[in-house]
Amino acid sequence: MPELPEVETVVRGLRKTVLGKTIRSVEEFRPGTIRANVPAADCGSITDITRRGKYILILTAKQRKFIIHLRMTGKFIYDDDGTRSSNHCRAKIFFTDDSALIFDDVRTFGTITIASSDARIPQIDALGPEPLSGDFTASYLERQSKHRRMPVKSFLLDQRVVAGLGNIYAIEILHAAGIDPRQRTDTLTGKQIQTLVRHTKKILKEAIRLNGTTITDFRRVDEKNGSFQEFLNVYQKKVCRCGNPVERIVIGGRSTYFCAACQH
DNA sequence: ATTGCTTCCTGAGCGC
DNA sequence: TGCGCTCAGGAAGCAA
Repeated sequence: MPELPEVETVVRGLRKTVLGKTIRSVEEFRPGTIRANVPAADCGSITDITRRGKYILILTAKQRKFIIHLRMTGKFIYDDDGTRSSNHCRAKIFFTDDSALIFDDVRTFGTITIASSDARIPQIDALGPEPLSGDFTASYLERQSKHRRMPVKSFLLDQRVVAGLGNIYAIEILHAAGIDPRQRTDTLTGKQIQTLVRHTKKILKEAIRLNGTTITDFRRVDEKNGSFQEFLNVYQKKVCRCGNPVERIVIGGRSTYFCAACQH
């Protein structure tokens, strides 16, 4: 579910609530949620909370790291006295001050991996550059695009190309850039690539500023909603701002919205 | 090597 | 009210 701006919002919420707390224990309520390569107890205190693509990384004092992927419906709920429950609690991290962090996930795709802090995580090593970093440039994207024949929408969703985009932002970025989502990646012009990079950064920055997009499942750690959904131009829309109809097609099995008048 | 189809699972919303 | 159908923000695994 959550894409880069939503994950970034969660990370900022976690920093405010649990950074510095000492982990007492970790409990799993649905088998398969936690993948632990090291004992989950005795992690020590949380020293840092960061993000890479859509992954949340929690580092602890005793050389452990938690790698969390929320997938479609995962969310963290802060429980200040350890007694709160939630409808779909899959795992819970308990702290020594009796507070806890609930990992709630309706569709059960989300995972928490617990590993030694120096362990290599293949999924993270495979990620492309952060879209808001200096590594994500038009020349980089042009190199990547030249030998790809898939539709540009699928290209943007490939986490090895750029880390953190999902269905909603890929759709909105292509609309802002005026590019048809079906266009073959290797036919993108230098100018289109530049436009794509510029709008990717602009839209992601704005979405982060607005605490992400809340359609159905996404909530911040503080349980407030994001507000970027108020600024979506084509995702799940019927009419474009230009007055022409928004079309819905399927690319790579995912709903794709675009305006044929604005995107070609 | 690259692409695209299927699958994991639960719930909401819709038409009948 | 209830049934059956479609859809959902992700990505691994597999076959072609």
